[in-house]
Amino acid sequence: MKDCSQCVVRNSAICAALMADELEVLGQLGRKQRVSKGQTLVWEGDDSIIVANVISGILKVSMSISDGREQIVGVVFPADFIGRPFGQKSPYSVTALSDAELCIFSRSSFDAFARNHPALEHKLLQRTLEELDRAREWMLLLGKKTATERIATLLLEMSIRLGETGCSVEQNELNEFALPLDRQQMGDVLGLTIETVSRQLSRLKADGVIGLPDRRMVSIQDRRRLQDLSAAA
Amino acid sequence: MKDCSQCVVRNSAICAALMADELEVLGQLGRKQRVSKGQTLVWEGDDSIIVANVISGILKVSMSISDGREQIVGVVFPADFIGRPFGQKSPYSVTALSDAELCIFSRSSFDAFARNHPALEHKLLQRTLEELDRAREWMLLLGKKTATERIATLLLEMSIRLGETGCSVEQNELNEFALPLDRQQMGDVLGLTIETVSRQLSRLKADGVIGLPDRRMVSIQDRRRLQDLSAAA
DNA sequence: TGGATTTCTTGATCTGAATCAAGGACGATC
DNA sequence: GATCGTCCTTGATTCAGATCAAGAAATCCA
Repeated sequence: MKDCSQCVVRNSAICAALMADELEVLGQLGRKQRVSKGQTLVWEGDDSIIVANVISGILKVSMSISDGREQIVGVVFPADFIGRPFGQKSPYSVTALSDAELCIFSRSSFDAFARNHPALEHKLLQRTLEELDRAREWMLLLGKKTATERIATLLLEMSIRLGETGCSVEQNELNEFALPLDRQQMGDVLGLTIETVSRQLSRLKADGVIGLPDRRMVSIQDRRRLQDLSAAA
Repeated sequence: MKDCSQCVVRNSAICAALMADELEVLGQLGRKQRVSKGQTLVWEGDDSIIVANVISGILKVSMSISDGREQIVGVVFPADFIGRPFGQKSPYSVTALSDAELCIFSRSSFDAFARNHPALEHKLLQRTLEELDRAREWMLLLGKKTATERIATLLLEMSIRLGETGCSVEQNELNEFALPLDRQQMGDVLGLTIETVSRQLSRLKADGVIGLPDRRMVSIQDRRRLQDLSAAA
Protein backbone atom coordinates (compact mmCIF):
# COMPACT_ATOMS: atom_id res chain seq x y z
CA MET A 1 0.00 0.00 0.00
CA LYS A 2 1.31 3.43 -0.79
CA ASP A 3 0.35 5.70 2.05
CA CYS A 4 -2.01 4.67 4.83
CA SER A 5 -1.65 8.05 6.55
CA GLN A 6 -3.74 9.59 3.76
CA CYS A 7 -6.42 6.88 3.90
CA VAL A 8 -9.98 8.20 4.25
CA VAL A 9 -10.77 5.59 6.91
CA ARG A 10 -7.43 5.96 8.71
CA ASN A 11 -9.13 7.29 11.84
CA SER A 12 -12.31 5.26 11.83
CA ALA A 13 -11.21 1.77 10.76
CA ILE A 14 -9.39 -0.47 13.24
CA CYS A 15 -6.14 1.09 11.97
CA ALA A 16 -6.92 4.03 14.26
CA ALA A 17 -5.38 1.92 17.04
CA LEU A 18 -1.95 2.12 15.42
CA MET A 19 0.90 4.61 15.57
CA ALA A 20 2.29 5.99 12.33
CA ASP A 21 5.26 3.59 12.31
CA GLU A 22 3.13 0.52 13.05
CA LEU A 23 0.65 1.62 10.42
CA GLU A 24 3.41 1.66 7.88
CA VAL A 25 4.31 -1.95 8.68
CA LEU A 26 0.68 -3.03 8.37
CA GLY A 27 0.46 -1.07 5.14
CA GLN A 28 3.21 -3.24 3.69
CA LEU A 29 1.08 -6.32 4.31
CA GLY A 30 -2.02 -5.00 2.60
CA ARG A 31 -3.01 -3.97 -0.86
CA LYS A 32 -5.72 -1.66 -2.04
CA GLN A 33 -8.20 -3.30 -4.35
CA ARG A 34 -11.33 -2.29 -6.22
CA VAL A 35 -14.17 -4.76 -6.49
CA SER A 36 -17.21 -4.26 -8.62
CA LYS A 37 -20.85 -4.61 -7.71
CA GLY A 38 -21.90 -8.23 -7.47
CA GLN A 39 -18.40 -9.61 -7.02
CA THR A 40 -17.97 -12.16 -4.22
CA LEU A 41 -14.76 -11.90 -2.20
CA VAL A 42 -15.23 -14.74 0.21
CA TRP A 43 -17.25 -17.91 -0.31
CA GLU A 44 -19.20 -19.61 2.47
CA GLY A 45 -17.41 -22.77 3.56
CA ASP A 46 -14.13 -21.97 1.81
CA ASP A 47 -10.85 -21.52 3.59
CA SER A 48 -10.61 -18.09 5.17
CA ILE A 49 -7.84 -16.66 2.97
CA ILE A 50 -8.36 -12.92 3.24
CA VAL A 51 -9.61 -10.22 5.55
CA ALA A 52 -10.02 -6.54 4.70
CA ASN A 53 -10.95 -3.05 5.73
CA VAL A 54 -13.66 -1.40 3.69
CA ILE A 55 -12.55 1.98 2.33
CA SER A 56 -15.66 2.74 0.30
CA GLY A 57 -18.75 0.92 -0.89
CA ILE A 58 -21.20 -1.44 0.76
CA LEU A 59 -21.08 -5.23 1.01
CA LYS A 60 -23.29 -8.00 2.30
CA VAL A 61 -22.43 -10.98 4.51
CA SER A 62 -24.65 -13.95 3.74
CA MET A 63 -25.28 -17.59 4.57
CA SER A 64 -27.36 -20.06 2.67
CA ILE A 65 -28.97 -23.48 2.62
CA SER A 66 -28.14 -25.99 -0.11
CA ASP A 67 -31.50 -25.51 -1.81
CA GLY A 68 -30.74 -21.85 -2.45
CA ARG A 69 -32.50 -20.10 0.41
CA GLU A 70 -30.27 -17.20 1.47
CA GLN A 71 -30.14 -15.03 4.56
CA ILE A 72 -28.16 -11.80 4.64
CA VAL A 73 -26.57 -11.81 8.11
CA GLY A 74 -24.73 -8.51 7.90
CA VAL A 75 -24.37 -5.32 5.88
CA VAL A 76 -20.91 -3.82 5.84
CA PHE A 77 -20.15 -0.11 5.53
CA PRO A 78 -16.98 1.94 4.95
CA ALA A 79 -14.45 1.65 7.81
CA ASP A 80 -15.88 -1.75 8.77
CA PHE A 81 -13.79 -4.90 8.84
CA ILE A 82 -14.64 -7.99 6.80
CA GLY A 83 -13.59 -11.61 6.80
CA ARG A 84 -13.07 -14.20 9.50
CA PRO A 85 -9.76 -13.71 11.32
CA PHE A 86 -8.37 -16.45 13.57
CA GLY A 87 -10.33 -19.23 11.93
CA GLN A 88 -9.66 -21.84 9.28
CA LYS A 89 -12.93 -21.55 7.38
CA SER A 90 -15.26 -18.69 6.58
CA PRO A 91 -18.79 -19.66 7.60
CA TYR A 92 -20.28 -16.98 5.32
CA SER A 93 -19.90 -15.27 1.95
CA VAL A 94 -19.01 -11.62 1.43
CA THR A 95 -20.29 -9.92 -1.72
CA ALA A 96 -20.13 -6.32 -2.93
CA LEU A 97 -23.53 -4.59 -3.14
CA SER A 98 -21.92 -1.62 -4.89
CA ASP A 99 -18.54 -0.97 -6.43
CA ALA A 100 -16.16 -0.84 -3.50
CA GLU A 101 -12.59 -0.16 -2.47
CA LEU A 102 -10.94 -2.47 0.03
CA CYS A 103 -7.68 -2.72 1.84
CA ILE A 104 -7.00 -6.46 1.68
CA PHE A 105 -4.70 -8.61 3.82
CA SER A 106 -3.94 -12.29 3.71
CA ARG A 107 -5.58 -13.70 6.80
CA SER A 108 -2.43 -15.38 8.04
CA SER A 109 -0.29 -12.24 7.84
CA PHE A 110 -3.05 -10.14 9.39
CA ASP A 111 -3.50 -12.66 12.20
CA ALA A 112 0.22 -12.62 12.93
CA PHE A 113 0.42 -8.83 12.89
CA ALA A 114 -2.65 -8.49 15.10
CA ARG A 115 -1.30 -10.93 17.69
CA ASN A 116 1.71 -8.65 18.09
CA HIS A 117 -0.35 -5.46 18.30
CA PRO A 118 -2.74 -5.66 21.24
CA ALA A 119 -4.20 -2.23 20.54
CA LEU A 120 -5.29 -3.42 17.10
CA GLU A 121 -6.76 -6.60 18.53
CA HIS A 122 -8.58 -4.52 21.10
CA LYS A 123 -10.22 -2.45 18.36
CA LEU A 124 -11.12 -5.62 16.54
CA LEU A 125 -12.63 -7.02 19.73
CA GLN A 126 -14.72 -3.89 20.23
CA ARG A 127 -15.96 -4.08 16.67
CA THR A 128 -16.75 -7.78 16.98
CA LEU A 129 -18.70 -7.14 20.19
CA GLU A 130 -20.70 -4.42 18.43
CA GLU A 131 -21.32 -6.71 15.49
CA LEU A 132 -22.54 -9.39 17.90
CA ASP A 133 -24.92 -6.89 19.53
CA ARG A 134 -26.29 -6.03 16.10
CA ALA A 135 -26.64 -9.70 15.15
CA ARG A 136 -28.60 -10.39 18.32
CA GLU A 137 -30.81 -7.37 17.79
CA TRP A 138 -31.55 -8.84 14.37
CA MET A 139 -32.31 -12.25 15.88
CA LEU A 140 -35.04 -10.51 17.87
CA LEU A 141 -36.35 -9.01 14.65
CA LEU A 142 -36.25 -12.31 12.74
CA GLY A 143 -37.72 -14.33 15.57
CA LYS A 144 -40.43 -12.04 16.85
CA LYS A 145 -41.24 -8.99 14.75
CA THR A 146 -44.05 -8.58 12.20
CA ALA A 147 -43.42 -7.58 8.59
CA THR A 148 -44.28 -3.92 9.26
CA GLU A 149 -42.02 -3.80 12.30
CA ARG A 150 -39.18 -5.34 10.32
CA ILE A 151 -39.42 -2.83 7.50
CA ALA A 152 -39.62 0.10 9.92
CA THR A 153 -36.60 -1.19 11.84
CA LEU A 154 -34.57 -1.60 8.65
CA LEU A 155 -35.36 1.89 7.40
CA LEU A 156 -34.36 3.45 10.73
CA GLU A 157 -31.19 1.37 10.90
CA MET A 158 -30.24 2.43 7.38
CA SER A 159 -30.92 6.08 8.13
CA ILE A 160 -28.50 5.83 11.05
CA ARG A 161 -25.73 3.72 9.55
CA LEU A 162 -25.65 5.65 6.30
CA GLY A 163 -25.49 8.83 8.37
CA GLU A 164 -22.34 7.78 10.22
CA THR A 165 -19.70 9.64 8.28
CA GLY A 166 -16.06 8.67 8.05
CA CYS A 167 -15.35 11.10 10.88
CA SER A 168 -16.52 8.66 13.52
CA VAL A 169 -17.75 11.25 16.01
CA GLU A 170 -20.37 13.00 13.96
CA GLN A 171 -23.49 10.97 13.31
CA ASN A 172 -26.70 12.38 12.02
CA GLU A 173 -29.77 10.41 11.12
CA LEU A 174 -30.52 10.94 7.47
CA ASN A 175 -34.07 11.71 6.47
CA GLU A 176 -33.40 11.02 2.83
CA PHE A 177 -31.07 8.35 1.52
CA ALA A 178 -30.51 5.80 -1.22
CA LEU A 179 -31.02 2.22 -0.08
CA PRO A 180 -27.94 0.12 -0.79
CA LEU A 181 -30.26 -2.90 -1.16
CA ASP A 182 -32.79 -3.81 -3.82
CA ARG A 183 -36.16 -5.28 -2.82
CA GLN A 184 -34.95 -8.86 -2.97
CA GLN A 185 -31.98 -8.06 -0.74
CA MET A 186 -34.22 -6.23 1.72
CA GLY A 187 -36.25 -9.43 1.87
CA ASP A 188 -33.10 -11.49 2.42
CA VAL A 189 -32.07 -9.26 5.33
CA LEU A 190 -35.53 -9.27 6.89
CA GLY A 191 -36.60 -12.87 6.37
CA LEU A 192 -39.46 -11.76 4.10
CA THR A 193 -40.33 -12.23 0.43
CA ILE A 194 -39.88 -9.49 -2.14
CA GLU A 195 -43.65 -9.11 -2.48
CA THR A 196 -44.13 -8.55 1.24
CA VAL A 197 -41.34 -5.96 1.27
CA SER A 198 -42.92 -4.14 -1.64
CA ARG A 199 -46.39 -4.18 -0.11
CA GLN A 200 -45.16 -2.92 3.26
CA LEU A 201 -43.24 -0.07 1.64
CA SER A 202 -46.28 0.88 -0.41
CA ARG A 203 -48.40 0.96 2.70
CA LEU A 204 -45.95 3.13 4.64
CA LYS A 205 -45.93 5.49 1.68
CA ALA A 206 -49.72 5.54 1.45
CA ASP A 207 -49.85 6.29 5.20
CA GLY A 208 -47.51 9.26 4.73
CA VAL A 209 -44.81 7.80 6.96
CA ILE A 210 -42.24 7.67 4.18
CA GLY A 211 -41.78 8.86 0.62
CA LEU A 212 -40.35 6.79 -2.22
CA PRO A 213 -39.05 9.29 -4.82
CA ASP A 214 -37.61 6.43 -6.88
CA ARG A 215 -36.69 2.75 -6.58
CA ARG A 216 -33.73 3.22 -4.32
CA MET A 217 -34.50 6.50 -2.57
CA VAL A 218 -36.37 6.72 0.72
CA SER A 219 -37.42 9.84 2.59
CA ILE A 220 -38.55 9.57 6.16
CA GLN A 221 -41.50 11.88 6.63
CA ASP A 222 -42.60 10.91 10.11
CA ARG A 223 -39.70 9.46 12.07
CA ARG A 224 -41.61 9.31 15.34
CA ARG A 225 -44.30 7.17 13.76
CA LEU A 226 -41.70 4.98 12.10
CA GLN A 227 -40.06 4.46 15.49
CA ASP A 228 -43.39 3.46 17.04
CA LEU A 229 -43.98 1.01 14.18
CA SER A 230 -40.51 -0.50 14.62
CA ALA A 231 -41.32 -1.99 18.03
CA ALA A 232 -38.02 -0.93 19.54
CA ALA A 233 -37.25 -2.28 23.03
CA MET B 1 -11.40 -16.18 44.94
CA LYS B 2 -9.55 -18.88 46.77
CA ASP B 3 -7.69 -20.94 44.23
CA CYS B 4 -8.18 -20.57 40.49
CA SER B 5 -5.60 -23.25 39.76
CA GLN B 6 -8.09 -25.85 41.01
CA CYS B 7 -10.99 -24.44 38.99
CA VAL B 8 -12.79 -27.00 36.83
CA VAL B 9 -12.87 -24.60 33.89
CA ARG B 10 -9.30 -23.36 34.42
CA ASN B 11 -8.18 -24.84 31.08
CA SER B 12 -11.27 -24.24 28.99
CA ALA B 13 -12.49 -20.78 30.03
CA ILE B 14 -10.65 -17.69 28.78
CA CYS B 15 -8.45 -17.98 31.89
CA ALA B 16 -6.52 -20.66 29.99
CA ALA B 17 -4.64 -17.77 28.38
CA LEU B 18 -3.04 -16.80 31.67
CA MET B 19 0.08 -17.93 33.52
CA ALA B 20 -0.27 -19.05 37.11
CA ASP B 21 0.88 -15.71 38.52
CA GLU B 22 -1.41 -13.65 36.30
CA LEU B 23 -4.28 -15.98 37.14
CA GLU B 24 -3.75 -15.26 40.79
CA VAL B 25 -4.08 -11.52 40.19
CA LEU B 26 -7.29 -12.02 38.18
CA GLY B 27 -8.54 -14.34 40.92
CA GLN B 28 -8.25 -11.45 43.40
CA LEU B 29 -10.64 -9.41 41.26
CA GLY B 30 -13.32 -12.07 41.03
CA ARG B 31 -15.62 -13.87 43.38
CA LYS B 32 -17.31 -17.20 43.06
CA GLN B 33 -21.07 -16.99 43.28
CA ARG B 34 -23.96 -19.39 43.11
CA VAL B 35 -27.12 -18.34 41.37
CA SER B 36 -30.33 -20.28 41.40
CA LYS B 37 -32.54 -21.29 38.53
CA GLY B 38 -34.60 -18.39 37.24
CA GLN B 39 -32.38 -15.67 38.71
CA THR B 40 -31.47 -12.81 36.37
CA LEU B 41 -27.91 -11.49 36.63
CA VAL B 42 -27.98 -8.79 34.03
CA TRP B 43 -30.99 -6.79 32.84
CA GLU B 44 -31.44 -5.64 29.27
CA GLY B 45 -30.78 -1.91 28.99
CA ASP B 46 -29.15 -1.56 32.41
CA ASP B 47 -25.59 -0.44 32.93
CA SER B 48 -23.15 -3.25 32.26
CA ILE B 49 -21.88 -3.75 35.80
CA ILE B 50 -20.62 -7.30 35.80
CA VAL B 51 -19.11 -9.95 33.57
CA ALA B 52 -18.43 -13.57 34.50
CA ASN B 53 -17.11 -16.98 33.60
CA VAL B 54 -19.57 -19.82 33.90
CA ILE B 55 -18.23 -22.62 36.08
CA SER B 56 -21.30 -24.82 36.03
CA GLY B 57 -24.92 -24.57 34.97
CA ILE B 58 -26.67 -23.18 31.91
CA LEU B 59 -27.94 -19.65 31.28
CA LYS B 60 -29.87 -17.83 28.58
CA VAL B 61 -29.15 -14.50 26.91
CA SER B 62 -32.36 -12.79 25.85
CA MET B 63 -33.78 -9.61 24.34
CA SER B 64 -37.34 -8.44 24.34
CA ILE B 65 -39.86 -5.99 23.00
CA SER B 66 -41.83 -3.74 25.35
CA ASP B 67 -45.05 -5.73 24.85
CA GLY B 68 -43.39 -8.85 26.29
CA ARG B 69 -42.32 -10.75 23.19
CA GLU B 70 -38.97 -12.36 24.01
CA GLN B 71 -36.24 -13.86 21.89
CA ILE B 72 -33.50 -16.01 23.40
CA VAL B 73 -30.37 -14.90 21.52
CA GLY B 74 -27.87 -17.21 23.18
CA VAL B 75 -27.53 -20.23 25.44
CA VAL B 76 -24.47 -20.22 27.67
CA PHE B 77 -22.63 -23.33 28.85
CA PRO B 78 -19.89 -24.02 31.41
CA ALA B 79 -16.55 -22.35 30.53
CA ASP B 80 -18.37 -19.70 28.48
CA PHE B 81 -18.08 -16.01 29.22
CA ILE B 82 -21.09 -13.81 29.95
CA GLY B 83 -21.77 -10.10 30.07
CA ARG B 84 -20.87 -7.18 27.85
CA PRO B 85 -17.26 -6.07 28.38
CA PHE B 86 -16.06 -2.72 27.00
CA GLY B 87 -19.51 -1.22 26.82
CA GLN B 88 -21.59 1.07 28.99
CA LYS B 89 -24.91 -0.73 28.67
CA SER B 90 -25.90 -4.37 28.35
CA PRO B 91 -28.22 -4.76 25.37
CA TYR B 92 -29.53 -8.09 26.70
CA SER B 93 -30.52 -9.93 29.86
CA VAL B 94 -28.75 -12.97 31.28
CA THR B 95 -30.81 -15.44 33.30
CA ALA B 96 -29.96 -18.81 34.85
CA LEU B 97 -31.82 -21.76 33.30
CA SER B 98 -30.50 -24.04 36.03
CA ASP B 99 -28.71 -23.51 39.31
CA ALA B 100 -25.27 -22.27 38.33
CA GLU B 101 -21.86 -21.33 39.64
CA LEU B 102 -20.17 -18.25 38.27
CA CYS B 103 -16.90 -16.48 38.66
CA ILE B 104 -17.97 -12.84 38.68
CA PHE B 105 -15.96 -9.67 38.01
CA SER B 106 -16.94 -6.06 38.05
CA ARG B 107 -16.88 -5.02 34.43
CA SER B 108 -14.58 -2.08 35.03
CA SER B 109 -11.94 -4.11 36.83
CA PHE B 110 -12.18 -6.91 34.28
CA ASP B 111 -11.86 -4.41 31.42
CA ALA B 112 -8.78 -2.88 32.99
CA PHE B 113 -7.15 -6.25 33.63
CA ALA B 114 -7.94 -7.49 30.12
CA ARG B 115 -6.46 -4.39 28.49
CA ASN B 116 -3.18 -5.22 30.21
CA HIS B 117 -3.25 -8.89 29.29
CA PRO B 118 -3.34 -9.27 25.51
CA ALA B 119 -3.42 -13.07 25.68
CA LEU B 120 -6.65 -12.87 27.67
CA GLU B 121 -8.15 -10.37 25.25
CA HIS B 122 -7.16 -12.64 22.42
CA LYS B 123 -9.07 -15.54 23.95
CA LEU B 124 -12.02 -13.26 24.46
CA LEU B 125 -11.82 -12.16 20.83
CA GLN B 126 -11.78 -15.76 19.64
CA ARG B 127 -14.80 -16.57 21.76
CA THR B 128 -16.65 -13.48 20.57
CA LEU B 129 -15.94 -14.40 16.94
CA GLU B 130 -17.30 -17.90 17.57
CA GLU B 131 -20.34 -16.46 19.28
CA LEU B 132 -20.89 -14.19 16.27
CA ASP B 133 -20.66 -17.18 13.92
CA ARG B 134 -23.27 -18.96 16.01
CA ALA B 135 -25.53 -15.90 16.09
CA ARG B 136 -25.37 -15.63 12.30
CA GLU B 137 -26.06 -19.33 11.87
CA TRP B 138 -29.13 -18.74 14.00
CA MET B 139 -30.17 -15.73 11.89
CA LEU B 140 -30.29 -18.14 8.93
CA LEU B 141 -32.48 -20.45 10.98
CA LEU B 142 -34.82 -17.67 12.13
CA GLY B 143 -35.02 -16.03 8.73
CA LYS B 144 -35.33 -19.00 6.45
CA LYS B 145 -35.94 -22.38 8.07
CA THR B 146 -39.25 -24.19 8.56
CA ALA B 147 -40.48 -25.34 11.98
CA THR B 148 -39.28 -28.92 11.42
CA GLU B 149 -35.85 -27.73 10.29
CA ARG B 150 -35.56 -25.46 13.32
CA ILE B 151 -36.36 -28.23 15.79
CA ALA B 152 -33.96 -30.65 14.09
CA THR B 153 -31.20 -28.02 14.13
CA LEU B 154 -31.74 -27.28 17.82
CA LEU B 155 -31.65 -30.94 18.83
CA LEU B 156 -28.40 -31.51 16.93
CA GLU B 157 -26.85 -28.33 18.35
CA MET B 158 -27.79 -29.39 21.87
CA SER B 159 -26.38 -32.88 21.36
CA ILE B 160 -23.07 -31.30 20.35
CA ARG B 161 -22.81 -28.49 22.89
CA LEU B 162 -23.84 -30.65 25.82
CA GLY B 163 -21.26 -33.20 24.65
CA GLU B 164 -18.38 -30.75 24.83
CA THR B 165 -16.83 -31.65 28.13
CA GLY B 166 -14.77 -29.32 30.26
CA CYS B 167 -11.66 -30.84 28.70
CA SER B 168 -11.93 -28.73 25.60
CA VAL B 169 -10.37 -31.24 23.18
CA GLU B 170 -12.71 -34.16 23.58
CA GLN B 171 -16.15 -33.66 22.08
CA ASN B 172 -18.62 -36.38 21.45
CA GLU B 173 -22.12 -35.96 20.17
CA LEU B 174 -24.55 -37.22 22.76
CA ASN B 175 -27.38 -39.47 21.62
CA GLU B 176 -29.28 -39.06 24.85
CA PHE B 177 -29.41 -35.89 26.89
CA ALA B 178 -31.60 -33.72 29.10
CA LEU B 179 -32.71 -30.51 27.42
CA PRO B 180 -31.77 -27.47 29.48
CA LEU B 181 -34.83 -25.72 28.05
CA ASP B 182 -38.53 -26.24 28.61
CA ARG B 183 -40.93 -26.11 25.66
CA GLN B 184 -41.59 -22.38 26.01
CA GLN B 185 -37.86 -21.64 26.03
CA MET B 186 -37.32 -23.85 22.99
CA GLY B 187 -39.94 -21.74 21.27
CA ASP B 188 -38.19 -18.55 22.38
CA VAL B 189 -34.89 -19.78 20.92
CA LEU B 190 -36.47 -20.92 17.67
CA GLY B 191 -38.95 -18.15 16.99
CA LEU B 192 -41.87 -20.58 17.34
CA THR B 193 -44.80 -21.00 19.73
CA ILE B 194 -44.89 -23.64 22.42
CA GLU B 195 -47.63 -25.52 20.56
CA THR B 196 -45.61 -25.72 17.36
CA VAL B 197 -42.57 -26.98 19.28
CA SER B 198 -44.67 -29.64 20.96
CA ARG B 199 -46.28 -30.76 17.71
CA GLN B 200 -42.96 -30.99 15.88
CA LEU B 201 -41.39 -33.02 18.66
CA SER B 202 -44.37 -35.37 18.69
CA ARG B 203 -44.06 -35.86 14.96
CA LEU B 204 -40.32 -36.61 15.10
CA LYS B 205 -41.09 -39.13 17.81
CA ALA B 206 -43.91 -40.70 15.80
CA ASP B 207 -41.56 -40.95 12.82
CA GLY B 208 -38.98 -42.78 14.94
CA VAL B 209 -36.34 -40.07 14.51
CA ILE B 210 -36.14 -39.32 18.23
CA GLY B 211 -37.38 -40.71 21.49
CA LEU B 212 -38.83 -38.65 24.35
CA PRO B 213 -38.41 -40.74 27.52
CA ASP B 214 -39.67 -37.87 29.66
CA ARG B 215 -40.35 -34.13 29.49
CA ARG B 216 -36.72 -33.09 29.39
CA MET B 217 -34.96 -36.13 27.97
CA VAL B 218 -34.31 -36.61 24.27
CA SER B 219 -32.75 -39.61 22.58
CA ILE B 220 -31.61 -39.34 19.01
CA GLN B 221 -32.55 -42.54 17.23
CA ASP B 222 -31.72 -41.63 13.65
CA ARG B 223 -29.07 -38.92 13.56
CA ARG B 224 -28.62 -39.08 9.80
CA ARG B 225 -32.30 -38.41 9.23
CA LEU B 226 -32.27 -35.60 11.79
CA GLN B 227 -29.35 -34.04 9.93
CA ASP B 228 -31.24 -34.23 6.63
CA LEU B 229 -34.26 -32.63 8.27
CA SER B 230 -32.14 -29.82 9.72
CA ALA B 231 -31.33 -28.32 6.29
CA ALA B 232 -27.67 -27.77 7.13
CA ALA B 233 -25.63 -25.80 4.60
C1' DT C 1 -35.86 5.38 -30.48
C1' DG C 2 -37.69 1.26 -29.49
C1' DG C 3 -37.77 -3.23 -28.02
C1' DA C 4 -35.89 -6.39 -24.45
C1' DT C 5 -34.81 -7.24 -19.88
C1' DT C 6 -34.86 -6.59 -15.22
C1' DT C 7 -37.08 -4.89 -11.18
C1' DC C 8 -40.98 -3.61 -8.82
C1' DT C 9 -45.94 -3.47 -7.72
C1' DT C 10 -50.43 -5.24 -7.09
C1' DG C 11 -54.04 -8.77 -6.93
C1' DA C 12 -55.85 -13.60 -5.95
C1' DT C 13 -55.20 -17.63 -3.54
C1' DC C 14 -53.01 -20.83 -0.46
C1' DT C 15 -50.69 -22.56 3.62
C1' DG C 16 -47.67 -23.12 7.72
C1' DA C 17 -47.63 -21.66 11.93
C1' DA C 18 -50.24 -18.78 15.33
C1' DT C 19 -54.05 -18.52 18.15
C1' DC C 20 -57.84 -20.26 20.72
C1' DA C 21 -59.50 -23.96 23.50
C1' DA C 22 -59.66 -28.21 26.06
C1' DG C 23 -57.67 -31.90 28.35
C1' DG C 24 -53.91 -34.84 30.21
C1' DA C 25 -49.61 -35.92 32.63
C1' DC C 26 -46.42 -35.00 35.85
C1' DG C 27 -44.30 -33.20 40.24
C1' DA C 28 -44.78 -31.01 44.52
C1' DT C 29 -47.00 -30.55 48.99
C1' DC C 30 -49.55 -31.83 52.74
C1' DG D 1 -52.52 -40.82 47.88
C1' DA D 2 -55.62 -36.85 47.15
C1' DT D 3 -55.19 -31.98 45.63
C1' DC D 4 -53.10 -28.29 43.40
C1' DG D 5 -50.42 -26.02 40.07
C1' DT D 6 -47.42 -26.25 36.26
C1' DC D 7 -46.11 -27.93 31.98
C1' DC D 8 -47.20 -30.34 27.94
C1' DT D 9 -50.08 -32.25 24.19
C1' DT D 10 -53.64 -32.29 20.87
C1' DG D 11 -57.53 -30.47 18.17
C1' DA D 12 -60.13 -26.64 15.72
C1' DT D 13 -59.85 -22.38 13.61
C1' DT D 14 -57.71 -18.16 11.99
C1' DC D 15 -54.47 -15.24 9.78
C1' DA D 16 -50.03 -13.11 8.28
C1' DG D 17 -47.22 -13.74 4.98
C1' DA D 18 -45.91 -17.01 1.11
C1' DT D 19 -46.87 -18.36 -3.35
C1' DC D 20 -48.80 -17.88 -7.84
C1' DA D 21 -49.86 -14.76 -11.53
C1' DA D 22 -50.15 -10.60 -14.21
C1' DG D 23 -48.91 -6.14 -15.37
C1' DA D 24 -46.30 -1.61 -14.93
C1' DA D 25 -42.21 1.02 -14.62
C1' DA D 26 -37.38 1.59 -14.93
C1' DT D 27 -33.06 0.48 -17.12
C1' DC D 28 -30.28 -1.35 -20.66
C1' DC D 29 -28.41 -1.39 -25.21
C1' DA D 30 -28.61 -2.05 -30.12
